[in-house]
Amino acid sequence: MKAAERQLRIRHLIESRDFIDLETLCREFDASESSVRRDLDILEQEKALKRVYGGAVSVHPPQAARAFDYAVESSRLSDEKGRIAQRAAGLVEDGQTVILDGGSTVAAVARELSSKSLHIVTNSLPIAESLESLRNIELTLTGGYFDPRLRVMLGPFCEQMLGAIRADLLIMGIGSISAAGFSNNNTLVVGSEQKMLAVARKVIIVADHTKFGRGGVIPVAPLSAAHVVVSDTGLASEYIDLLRSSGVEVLLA
Amino acid sequence: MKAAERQLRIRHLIESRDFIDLETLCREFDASESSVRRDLDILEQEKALKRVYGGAVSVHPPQAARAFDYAVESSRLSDEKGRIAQRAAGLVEDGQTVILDGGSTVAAVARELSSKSLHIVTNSLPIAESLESLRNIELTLTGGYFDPRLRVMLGPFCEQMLGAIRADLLIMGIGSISAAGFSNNNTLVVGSEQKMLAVARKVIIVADHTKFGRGGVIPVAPLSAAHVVVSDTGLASEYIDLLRSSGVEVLLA
DNA sequence: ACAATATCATTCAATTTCAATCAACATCTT
DNA sequence: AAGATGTTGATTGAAATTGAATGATATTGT
Repeated sequence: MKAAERQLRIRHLIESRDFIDLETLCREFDASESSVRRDLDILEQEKALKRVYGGAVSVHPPQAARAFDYAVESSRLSDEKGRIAQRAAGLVEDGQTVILDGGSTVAAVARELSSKSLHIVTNSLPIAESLESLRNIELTLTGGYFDPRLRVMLGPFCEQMLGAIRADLLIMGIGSISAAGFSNNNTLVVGSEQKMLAVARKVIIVADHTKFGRGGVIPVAPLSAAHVVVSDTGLASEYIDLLRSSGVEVLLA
Repeated sequence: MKAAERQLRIRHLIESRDFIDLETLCREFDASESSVRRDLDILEQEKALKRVYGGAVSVHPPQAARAFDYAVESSRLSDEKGRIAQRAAGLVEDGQTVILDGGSTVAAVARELSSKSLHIVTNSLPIAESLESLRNIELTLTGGYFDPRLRVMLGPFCEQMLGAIRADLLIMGIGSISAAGFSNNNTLVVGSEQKMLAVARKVIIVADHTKFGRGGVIPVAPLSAAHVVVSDTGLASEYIDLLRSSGVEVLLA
């Protein structure tokens, strides 16, 4: 991809997002760090954005005006969850209707989706908060009883609403995975997750390797309910084989 | 997550919440206490918030959520809103199921309810955020299409969910009040509000005096739909008489 | 008032990001 | 075709950020 095209697209991305990190840009354009840095330098000279440690911020932060004179920044993210999230987000295509359930891994996926044009349905308040200001994402919440600990909406109203929709894709976290299938520890959560599974055409499960082997209290679904499982490289081959023999595609990030 | 992004999102969160505790922020961003503290330091220098023991508070103390339809309020009006909110909150009794619709005046009422034991049903994200951590309040959200400007859930799913419940009390803000009744400017909002009116046994309307006399585009309900209207002392006696002759109790704060 | 608990500011090693440099490659010119 | 020019991606040491640990300070409950 040519520099001019990259810069044009960065301009566009920064419009719909208040912040972009360098790593995301490199991945998005399949370009080297150096090239993206040069692009950001140029765009900053053109006053199209402001460079900060770790990426760049919009020059017109919607509400948060007059702030970035001191802006100094950084971060680290790339733990297993981040890598899993990136891998899973790569499976999502523009224009799809995607259900996201609660859980921190799925929340990480949500953050990776911010550059796509999607219709998102979720019962998670943190995910809603992280997506609500993105103009390229249409957001629908399930409603229901609000669990203050998990910060998700659950219960009959949530399930009824889920039952009334159809989605192209479900991205779900899970409490535990064993030969017996997927399981979880919270009755209400299980109810919602089963509804989500029922109305989604394709199911992606995100779960780091620590979720495997331990048995959850309440079964959610058999392994074959998933089409894709995204995990990390620490996953024992025993479980990889188990999943594949159930017809599940396994991706390791 | 990069520091710049965290800080942007903290700015965003503090607008709707008045207070955020450190632990919530750490969990939300999957960042260490140290990092969040540094973020708060920077944001305080930038006057975006004020650090307090245990977290941070908004720099505009009683700044409610953004307005429902009409954005900017003078400080005098805000003061009136606070008094209206206190008066309205005084009408709520422990143990009731209360529907709160969106809008800045209702959000102010929500904050006054924090010491009561209630079941709250709302379609407003700012209200949900301000009540979610209170242990004495059971919170249910309506679900539905999320309107990013008003930060409320609306549409068919919202109305269907409202249709399935019964509430002791509805506290509702309104765009405008005239002899013709209550009205508003947003079709989806009106649909939800009519559902709320249908399922609540008692209806309290909160509206400062500027809402009177101007005609909204879309009618919501006749004046007689309300049981109580709480307004401020600037309300012309003409409207007080009008409401009372429709069988509405009028309280001025 | 006191002890128990929670939060805070500071420090430091590990990690991440940065800017500068350079060789390889592509594109354009003559 | 050869040379000039500009772009790219990798490398490197420097600078900045992060998370954990520590002791100090503030708040809470009795």
